[in-house]
Amino acid sequence: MIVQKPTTSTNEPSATQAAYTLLRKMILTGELPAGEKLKIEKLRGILGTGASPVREALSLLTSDMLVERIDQKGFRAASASLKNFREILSLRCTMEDMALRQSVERATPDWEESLVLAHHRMQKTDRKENVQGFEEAHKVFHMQLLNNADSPVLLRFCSQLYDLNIRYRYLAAESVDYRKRNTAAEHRSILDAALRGDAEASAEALLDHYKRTGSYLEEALAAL
Amino acid sequence: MIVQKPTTSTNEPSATQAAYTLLRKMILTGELPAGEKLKIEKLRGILGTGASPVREALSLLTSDMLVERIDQKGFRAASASLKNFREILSLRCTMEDMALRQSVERATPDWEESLVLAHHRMQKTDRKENVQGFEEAHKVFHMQLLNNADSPVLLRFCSQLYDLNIRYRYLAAESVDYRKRNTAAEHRSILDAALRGDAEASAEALLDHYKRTGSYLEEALAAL
DNA sequence: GCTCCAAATAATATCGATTTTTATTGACTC
DNA sequence: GAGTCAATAAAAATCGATATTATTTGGAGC
Repeated sequence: MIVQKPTTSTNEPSATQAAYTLLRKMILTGELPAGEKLKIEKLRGILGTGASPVREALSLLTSDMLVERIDQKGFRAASASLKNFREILSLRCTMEDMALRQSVERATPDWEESLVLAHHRMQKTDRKENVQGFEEAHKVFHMQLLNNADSPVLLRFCSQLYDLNIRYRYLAAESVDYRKRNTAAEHRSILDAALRGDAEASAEALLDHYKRTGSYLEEALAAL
Repeated sequence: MIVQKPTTSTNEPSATQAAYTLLRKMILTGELPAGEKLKIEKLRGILGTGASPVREALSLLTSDMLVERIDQKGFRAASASLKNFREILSLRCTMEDMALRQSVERATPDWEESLVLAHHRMQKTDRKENVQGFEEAHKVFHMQLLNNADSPVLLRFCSQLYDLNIRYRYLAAESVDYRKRNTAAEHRSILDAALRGDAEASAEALLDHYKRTGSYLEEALAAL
């Protein structure tokens, strides 16, 4: 028998967890620029916490390839380059292709419903008004597409690569003109193919979506 | 001629680094069994260091998926299961296939020489006399095969998956009888194909090697 | 016997201070 | 000037102690 715990205690995350979440966001959005030295004392100030949680959060962020650690020389935000961007894009294409096919082939009503829901929420969020919110909903939708694949390690890789890619989206944010594109239609066609259980078509639509975005970003990132 | 890095013995590694290396080995070899709770105090005793380096090393090990961290409930060695083993094997096959093809297609004399060298060193090490040494040489050989692929993130994934797989090799160590196999011949045919620049044949030989090993281990791991 | 709750215990997480290492500066030599 | 080296400054790494949180234990009531 399952007994629900009272959970009276405040569910505040630990200082490490809070630091991890905030630093992660700061790196993804570019508030902490790629390649920047991450000094413990400075971050201590920003986060209002001791050195231990900061160090531990930074160590955890190396898992995500968002922070590089050099023994006895501290931490720095992972560097960005056009080459890295291309590698990420290429790997995403092969790995998400794999994951999406598995996911669609194992379709269940529950999964389909959660997918429709994620899509709806993303649709409802206006990118211009609320970039942060849109980016979150966008990630949820894309990960939900893959989520039905029974392969935790693969999904972890995909999630990591997604985040690494997002950083480049923020990097290129100013110069990219999203108005020229119809991403909504692209998302719709991925969703439709997935919902009718067509793994081949959904994978094709997904990769097309990524490659289009890739070309778009490529211009903006040429400076790197 | 390729010269191995002389390991810069002038400066000893930090306590964190030392803890990381040792804990990593202990988890890979099963000295710290899969799923086991990793108590800071206990590890402090083993490593003869403070709590901070231990915590930091454990945080770094989550990068490698060798340690799981649950906020405010500490760390534990990553759990092992037959399902996980199969997933690792499957992912390795697709990702190393990709990496090896890239690597072979970009072949250079330097790379070929380093490959021959890595193979020779592995050959020279007797598995029965020196398991630890053989495992190291074996990893160097396999990673060297892929090393010429110009894709750092892919190589990182392959290295991670390799280590996760090694753990299962140690788990199954007692019950598997390697005498029934001729892994030397398999390694040789991968090497030969790679050296003559035949990406297709080398990839095929590599995957065959992994699948054979997989079938072997599968029996031994049935208990999981 | 079973559940619920509170005290006691054990472990994690965090802090502040100290030690160790790296980076920088500036005088000195060639 | 360029290079070397010691002294200084800055930062990272580590320690020991404390605060916080989870887990266990031991009744009291039903």
